[in-house]
Amino acid sequence: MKVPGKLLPHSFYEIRPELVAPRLLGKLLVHRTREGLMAGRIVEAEAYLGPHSEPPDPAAHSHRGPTPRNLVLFGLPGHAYVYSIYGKYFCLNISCEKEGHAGCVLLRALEPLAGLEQMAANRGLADGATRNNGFAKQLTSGPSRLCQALGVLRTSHNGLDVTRANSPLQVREDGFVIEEVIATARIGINETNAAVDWPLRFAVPGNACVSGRKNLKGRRVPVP
DNA sequence: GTGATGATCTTCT
DNA sequence: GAAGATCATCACG
Repeated sequence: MKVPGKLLPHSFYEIRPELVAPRLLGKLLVHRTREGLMAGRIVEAEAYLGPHSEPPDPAAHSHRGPTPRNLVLFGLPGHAYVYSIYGKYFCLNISCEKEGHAGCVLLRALEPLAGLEQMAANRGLADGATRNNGFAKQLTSGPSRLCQALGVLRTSHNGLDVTRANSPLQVREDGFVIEEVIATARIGINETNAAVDWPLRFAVPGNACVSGRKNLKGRRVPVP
């Protein structure tokens, strides 16, 4: 299958993550594998600010400075940061800002567009017979769900440059335009964390594949 | 449909 | 040794 759209350049990621996250909505996440091409439109993302930001973001992995795990975040923008969580899952981030400034964007949900069969197989979901309206949402509505669906692993994908033409993991744009997004507090941030209320989670209004059970209680804002 | 709980392991202190 | 940017499952209304 032909790879849709065109690559986003490095400069797209070279700015503050709270600007990159809403602008990533509507873009395509593409994974080319031996089994075929899988792609989805990004419908939900969260910004995590680097330790240099003012005020710093205590919820960010990079908050306490570089470690072996988060080293990718301190490198060049536009690189995948994949980490494992709760023993059994992975989350996918894209590094932002210039080298040394460790901001990033967590991809939280996709609307699946291509390779749905492979995604269902990767997620261990039954195919065909049990398929219904909620099928797409089951595939990729959640940060670890989308990693599982696309087959994104820390060992093979951490540190990949998503702006390179020869990278198996890419972010592309196909002309789809989003004018307004919903901004809410991030998910899973502890109450003892000073950043608990910061509106750094962004989602496409009304999209069925956005994660979470509750309605989005957030402000509708234009894409910056 | 909503809320609570357990599974499970990597990373850093 | 403790915590964690999660998910699936179960009980309840």
